[in-house]
Amino acid sequence: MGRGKIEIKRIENSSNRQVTYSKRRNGIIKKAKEISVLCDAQVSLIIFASSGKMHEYCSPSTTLTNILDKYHKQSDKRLWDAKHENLSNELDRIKKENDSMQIELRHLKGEDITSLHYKELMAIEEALENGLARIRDKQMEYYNMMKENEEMVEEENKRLNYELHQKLMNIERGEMESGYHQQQRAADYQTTQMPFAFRVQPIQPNLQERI
Amino acid sequence: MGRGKIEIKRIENSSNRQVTYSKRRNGIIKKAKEISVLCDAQVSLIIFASSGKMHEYCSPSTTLTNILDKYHKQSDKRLWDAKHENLSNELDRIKKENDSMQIELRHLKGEDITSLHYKELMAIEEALENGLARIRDKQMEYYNMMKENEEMVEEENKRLNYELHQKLMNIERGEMESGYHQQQRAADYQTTQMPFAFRVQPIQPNLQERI
DNA sequence: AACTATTAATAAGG
DNA sequence: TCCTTATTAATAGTT
Repeated sequence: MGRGKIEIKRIENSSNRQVTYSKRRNGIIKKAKEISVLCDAQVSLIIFASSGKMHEYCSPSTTLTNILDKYHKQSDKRLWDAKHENLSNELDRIKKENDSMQIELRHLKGEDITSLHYKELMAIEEALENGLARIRDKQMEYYNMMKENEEMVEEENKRLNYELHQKLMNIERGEMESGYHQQQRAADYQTTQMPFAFRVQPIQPNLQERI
Repeated sequence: MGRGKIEIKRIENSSNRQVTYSKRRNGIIKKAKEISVLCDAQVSLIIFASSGKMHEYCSPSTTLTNILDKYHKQSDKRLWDAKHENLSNELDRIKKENDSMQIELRHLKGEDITSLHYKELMAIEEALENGLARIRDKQMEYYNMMKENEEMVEEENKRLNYELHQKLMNIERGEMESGYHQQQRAADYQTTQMPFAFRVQPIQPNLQERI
């Protein structure tokens, strides 16, 4: 219907396409209005141009929500809100997961065990024993770290005592010889001669935070 | 466009309305197809006849879900997915709950405890010890029930032995006296004279199922 | 955006 | 529902 017949295939000329879109969009929306008035129909029409711009029509007697609800009820393809459905399913799944975890937790805490069979009790007991063993291993690790740390602090103490002693000696000698060469020599000794083990080394740098 | 012009208002004649509906429905769906092909448009068209029967069209390049998602993004009216949002929020909430339970479970099983502080380890240890204590209480309960049951079975055994012995005695005596009165008397004795404790009494009727 | 020749849709009837 | 056809409506190409 126009100056010539056209094939129904994508209009390649972009501005022609745009013009035709605009005309036909008005046409189809007019048709939608007409059918809804003439025939008491409820119509929802949503059109996106390739530009992404949207136009919609919805019969005045209803709402999109309403139409989608009805759609959902009638359509076997319950896609309408695949997301909704998916969410709903996921929610159910996770709720179940939640429930079973809750039960497991309660059992591990020794709650709600009245109806358990003997074998189930044994399994829980075993799980608890395993957990306890692992926790205690970890505690032992901490204990060893603390002990190591303590030993280190003790050695550090010794070293400081030693150094202090040296300094006092130097001062005493300095008072006799009235020179500062001895002090220099002591400092040299500290960094060059002192046994490696005496240097401060953080073995577990973050230990303090965790205890 | 027809044999005569018609006013755009509800067609009162029901069968005319039905016919017009059917024709125009086809027409509008054809238009929808055409615009989507000619102009690269995405169209969703849903029509409900007054009878309640539904027809729909959706561009082949997309889905209703997709179109509704885009609709939702462009339209300020975010009406129909209050439900959706609620679900979404609940899902998030439950997922968080799930995660924390999962962590708690792992900790109780002694997993993923590398980064725990000493105090946290202590708390877990305590929880495990409490759980273990309760589980073992319950096991002890079962043990006692089993023991009780065993004792009962033993008593029952005794009773049966006693009864058997009596019957044998009766038969021996009966062979001598050739009468059945003695048997009757023995049966009387069983229900009237036998100590109460000898009767069979299920103390834990469901015990067998649970062990 | 308006015009208009032409095609497409469809109202009425069977 | 489908077919036919006279008539109106939509619109393609042009201005």
